[in-house]
Amino acid sequence: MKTRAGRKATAGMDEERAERLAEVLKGIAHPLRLRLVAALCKGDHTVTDLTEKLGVRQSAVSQHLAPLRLLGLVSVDRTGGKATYSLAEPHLRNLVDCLLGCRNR
Amino acid sequence: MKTRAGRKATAGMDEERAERLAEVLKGIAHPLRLRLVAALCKGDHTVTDLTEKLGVRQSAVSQHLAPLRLLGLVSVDRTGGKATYSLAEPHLRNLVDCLLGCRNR
DNA sequence: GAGTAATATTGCGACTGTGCGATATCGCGA
DNA sequence: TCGCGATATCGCACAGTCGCAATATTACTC
Repeated sequence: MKTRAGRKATAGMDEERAERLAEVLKGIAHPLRLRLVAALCKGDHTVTDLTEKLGVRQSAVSQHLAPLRLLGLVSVDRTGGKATYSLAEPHLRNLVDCLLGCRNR
Repeated sequence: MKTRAGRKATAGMDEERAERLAEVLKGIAHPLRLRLVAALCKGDHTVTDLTEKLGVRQSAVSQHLAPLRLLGLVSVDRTGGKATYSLAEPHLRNLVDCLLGCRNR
């Protein structure tokens, strides 16, 4: 069975792929970063928004947004004094939905 | 909009939830562990199977299966001298499918 | 019971992630 | 230009993770 376009896909997990995916997973494998991503799934937010919404220090928010930015998972628009973050990787939405769909966790 | 049973669910990511989910993510956020999980998604395997299939040292396989076991993501059946591992958390299948569905990564 | 294949665990050095407070930088309005 | 709100970065101390090699443990087979 060849790996073609629209399949169950549970086939191709070669080492290279695993490495790239693991990086993304490591990126969101942190409570705060996960909450940041989940929040951004629901819409764009400024840093202040996120800080208030999640009830954590501003430096923590910035600090954890940075790796997400570097991974290309979120993007930032710095027009007008504020930094507005948005989800840059649409697949994350599926992933988060998938996680939230996990009952018992 | 209230969070009710069968929904888009992109709603409830409170801190507690994030913490538990992040633990699972950290569990699989490693190239080898991800490949182990992906392999187990396709069926049960012994440690030797996995060692050969993935081309890594036996101690590494055991070492990385351990945390997956502790997290309850995989389970082991030690009947008959061999240790046969299988996927214990069915949701992982969705997750892996979701990851493999990510084009461009 | 000895030998052996299969699996798990340990010790260690190197490296990485984390929280936190302090501080630096940026951009706007007065 | 000054001041200020908004955001990013730094330095540190601490804890956790990784790879690796060695070794321990277990459970068959004879």
